[in-house]
Amino acid sequence: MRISELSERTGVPVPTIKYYLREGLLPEGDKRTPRLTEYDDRHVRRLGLLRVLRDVGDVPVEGLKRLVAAAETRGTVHDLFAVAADALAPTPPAPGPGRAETRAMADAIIAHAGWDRVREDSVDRDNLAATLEMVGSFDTHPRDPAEIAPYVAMADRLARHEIANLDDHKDRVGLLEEMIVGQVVFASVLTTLRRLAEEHHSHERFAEDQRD
Amino acid sequence: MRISELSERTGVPVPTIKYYLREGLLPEGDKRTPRLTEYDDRHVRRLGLLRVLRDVGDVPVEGLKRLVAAAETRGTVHDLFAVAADALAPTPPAPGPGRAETRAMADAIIAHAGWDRVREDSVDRDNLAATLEMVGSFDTHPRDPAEIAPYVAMADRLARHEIANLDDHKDRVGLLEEMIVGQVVFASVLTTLRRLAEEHHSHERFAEDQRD
DNA sequence: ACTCCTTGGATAGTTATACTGTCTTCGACG
DNA sequence: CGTCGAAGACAGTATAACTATCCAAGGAGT
Repeated sequence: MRISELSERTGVPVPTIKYYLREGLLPEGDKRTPRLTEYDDRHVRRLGLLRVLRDVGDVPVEGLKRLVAAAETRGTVHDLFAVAADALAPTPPAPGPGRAETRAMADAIIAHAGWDRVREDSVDRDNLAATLEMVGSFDTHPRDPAEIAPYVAMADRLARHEIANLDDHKDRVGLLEEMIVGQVVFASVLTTLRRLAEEHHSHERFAEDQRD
Repeated sequence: MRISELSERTGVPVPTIKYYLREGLLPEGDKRTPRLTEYDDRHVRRLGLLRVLRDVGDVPVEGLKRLVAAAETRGTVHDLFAVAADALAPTPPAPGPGRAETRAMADAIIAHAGWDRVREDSVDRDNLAATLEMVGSFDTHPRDPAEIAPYVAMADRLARHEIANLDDHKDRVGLLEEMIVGQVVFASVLTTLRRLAEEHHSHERFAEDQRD
């Protein structure tokens, strides 16, 4: 199919497709002649994936590039997932004062959760530390590990559930896609559900509460 | 204190403070004379709150404005929380074809969860529908309610936990702040923890898996 | 009283991200 | 055999969130 058909089938404008091609997010089509390139279902699929990640997951184009590069990772599927996790994680902000402590706290949280398969140099160790650091400077929440425990437990269940539910018939890139889409989509869904649940549950405690 | 001191104490540059003042995110200081305005701890605190929401929660300035407006809501604390939830929620994207169905599905999910205190016109009903719609167009995930059930359960626990943990000694705005910071910070923490947990748990299943 | 510094206030400029539009050439298809 | 659309290069736009400049004037230190 030509680029215009690819555009119609995916709803992505032609200029945007060209942009993604330039950025290397979309593989080149089959160049039959210098003036005619043939795109196929893999392009339709990839474009769909890119749009879900951008629209639902707010993954920046930079992150998509990292993800595309990560898909090339050799080794086990576990290795692949680890590299993809780093690609999907935001780049940690520069450390401020107190990062050493929060990094230690982050490591402690991970160790306490029993997540001993997490690489020492996982980007998310720093991301966790950075969040703790930023929140720490805002007095209200002293953030001790105990307060975070329920979230660790949730994350653990979530991850187990998602890993267990992956379709075993797929190839490595298929698994990667399913993992990524699940992570990104359900993050969004969970955030929304949580706000909804909070609205509901606040009724119990605060429906009559008129305090100043 | 003067604006320069406010800046030093919070780490927020003076021009940014001016910007927030213009946008109405920060209340005006006490204007002693036309050339001297006095800021106090409330400003320090508010600025800290704004920075946490922006840096950790990626809340857009537009959302911060809605939140500031929401804080004026009269009525019960429950009403206040509901309005704030809408302020914090992203504005739902324009409905595409199929939105009617996904909206019905969203309503069904909420009803099935037993969240009968959620307003009919909560913005998040549409957000949930919009997400389902976008994902629906990406073939892989047919998204039936059963698949979402675990997430509903998680959201429910999370919300109960957070509502229950709010400090009862605070005034309405204090409660609101605690709720918002908790929501935003723990959303970020949970996302990071989930990626970490997934890296750990993928080991069990995929450490040996070399598939193509 | 005299500088010199800083503030408040207005307005304009900057950076980053993610597209979107225009232009040109030229081959493909009817 | 003429015109329509594709490819490719490159420039332009939109938005968000700041950031910088300018100016007049009040205040602080001497």
